[in-house]
Amino acid sequence: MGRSPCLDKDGLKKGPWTHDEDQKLLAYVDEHGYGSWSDLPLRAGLQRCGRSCRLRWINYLRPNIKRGKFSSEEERTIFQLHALLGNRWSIIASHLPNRSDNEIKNYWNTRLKKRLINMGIDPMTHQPKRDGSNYKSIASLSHMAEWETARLEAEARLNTRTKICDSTTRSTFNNIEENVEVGEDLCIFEDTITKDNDIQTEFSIIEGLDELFPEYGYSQNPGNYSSEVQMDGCFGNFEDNKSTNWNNIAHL
DNA sequence: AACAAGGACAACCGCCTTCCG
DNA sequence: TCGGAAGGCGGTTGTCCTTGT
Repeated sequence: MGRSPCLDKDGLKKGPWTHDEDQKLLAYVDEHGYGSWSDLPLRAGLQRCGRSCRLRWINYLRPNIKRGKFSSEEERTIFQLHALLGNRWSIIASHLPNRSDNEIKNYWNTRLKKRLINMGIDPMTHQPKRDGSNYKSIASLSHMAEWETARLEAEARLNTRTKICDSTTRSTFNNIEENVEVGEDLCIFEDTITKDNDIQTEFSIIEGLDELFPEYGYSQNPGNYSSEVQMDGCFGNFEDNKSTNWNNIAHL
């Protein structure tokens, strides 16, 4: 499957990886570890660019990589996180142990998105479609759709929270929310939260993550969440990082 | 059996961010 | 502080596979 092998202008091979290439990459990483991807092809004897090696390793060769059919639990997680975060596949992948962001992205685009569409739900906003013209206008304004997604999620979280929060936590939330109308200050979805200093908005995202994954203690590490690099590249399993020393999360 | 259309998915590309001298 | 290199991410492409006619 995939593309026919070919050589680019620099003589580097492109297209599908062969078994031999996989073995070379595996053997090299096994002996030297990964990192410095730009140097790796030369050292490993591969006629590939570093980026191609990195992609191959991350998506198919790294240890414990999970492939194949997604469980219903995994699907539910993807739905929930996509509603909350949008197309932030790397972050979504970090909550699906040993799944790659590329695989999740493909799965979403080829199956889950279509499933929502067939159910009459807009995959962008995760809400039931209105009439066709309305839908088109929303789709054409992606930032509006994202804003709406965020607003709906905030509403959902508000509803959920009233059921699940203990009194201490709830009072903390309420103190903040008294000053934040639902959907307010969600302009950050037009950009990344790392560029936005709106603490209230960031807090609302963290709340959503906290509800989905209370064991990770996002709300106890809000500052760290805002630093995406600490989440990005943290492959697969946060189980090992439950103690939430986020600064020590290793990434490639 | 032959063909067409759509699905599935590996891999590439461009852009952005981060790092480092 | 600046600029180039490298890393990382999400969008998109290209080709094989599957299904329908």
